[in-house]
Amino acid sequence: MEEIRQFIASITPMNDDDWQLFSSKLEMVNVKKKIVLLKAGEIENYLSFITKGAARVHIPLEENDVTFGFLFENEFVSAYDSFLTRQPSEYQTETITDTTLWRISYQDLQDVYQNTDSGNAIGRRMNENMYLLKSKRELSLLSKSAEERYLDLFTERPELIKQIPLKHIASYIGVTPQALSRIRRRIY
Amino acid sequence: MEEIRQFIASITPMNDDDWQLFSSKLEMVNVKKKIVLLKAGEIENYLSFITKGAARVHIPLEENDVTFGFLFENEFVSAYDSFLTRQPSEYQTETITDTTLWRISYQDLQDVYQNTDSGNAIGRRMNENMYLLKSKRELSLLSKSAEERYLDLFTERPELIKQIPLKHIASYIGVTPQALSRIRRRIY
DNA sequence: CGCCGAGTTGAACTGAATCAAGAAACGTGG
DNA sequence: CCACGTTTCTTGATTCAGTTCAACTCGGCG
Repeated sequence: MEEIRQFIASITPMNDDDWQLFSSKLEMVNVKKKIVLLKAGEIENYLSFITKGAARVHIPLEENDVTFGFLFENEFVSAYDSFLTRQPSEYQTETITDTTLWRISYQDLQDVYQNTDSGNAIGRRMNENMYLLKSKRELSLLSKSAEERYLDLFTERPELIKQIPLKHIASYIGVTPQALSRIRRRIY
Repeated sequence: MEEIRQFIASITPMNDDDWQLFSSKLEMVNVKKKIVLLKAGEIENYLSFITKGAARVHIPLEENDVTFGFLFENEFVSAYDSFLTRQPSEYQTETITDTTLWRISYQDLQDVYQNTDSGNAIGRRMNENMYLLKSKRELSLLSKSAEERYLDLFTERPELIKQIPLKHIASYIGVTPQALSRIRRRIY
């Protein structure tokens, strides 16, 4: 749980009382690898902080699903659109490896927002960061080639390339596994 | 200025004192059409609410620039990445038509966040909405064709198709003007 | 051991980019 | 208000990146 406090402190200070309330709402969950956390079509009820392991957010399709993100230690995993809008999620979330999560429910988070001074400040900062991530992704999708996106991923997250099946990386970059296989060959 | 209060009230209530502080920071600006509000490479210092007119956010390039969004009345225009990070903006913002803006500076907004109860709550909600918009765009870019994106735009914003040059729409959809011209011909 | 999912490779096809040229619309100054 | 020049849009021909379909290899694990 200390990781979470650290993470929050790195965004904005939170006083002890507020931390008390917030942390009382957190629930620890251990999940095996390749387990679906949220099925597409359901409403996301949790925002989960990963303290160990890794997860993936995607839209499952018969052939070649579409991957929206990989999440690792000290990051949040959630079908956050659905969490915010309370509408059925287009996305599915699942673990990649055995994973430990600390999660808070939608209602509990609303309570924290309403009853703490720092909650909204942290929430605002966190949402700003979420925005920045998506914004960067938009830029990448609109103005870079698949090959450039692969190389970017390679430099930003070298560990990811090794741990995660090529087909998932391909679907994150926005191409088929075959195309990524060829891009790879071209590069080396 | 009443539009802005309405807009904020539609997100989350703001008490009179907080509104007093916030509105005292707002500055009205009238700008002619096709005027650059923020040049790419500069640091964005304003978050601007449009009460009349329209604007565009893009990356200017020799041939075919890349468009990230069109903003109309009751929406905010800003190179928001740069505004948040205080780093030089990759994006440029400019008016499309004669436009009236109410803007707040970065420092003034931080003051509002620090000195009001409702500021962070509204900021959080606004940033959630910003996130949702970008998230929707990511989904569209990854899982739809250029033609589908054009048709989506057509149903969501019929007025836009008429008012805005095809080449800007093309660069928003992520294709060249030639390609969009052909998509159009195919459809009708 | 056998099977199955993951990755690779090939061949044919497709949507969009690029290069190029001409037509239409637009706005600005005389 | 017209004439000119510039931008915007269209159309054609060629090229290219990536898709699709298909076959084959490899490695793990049940």
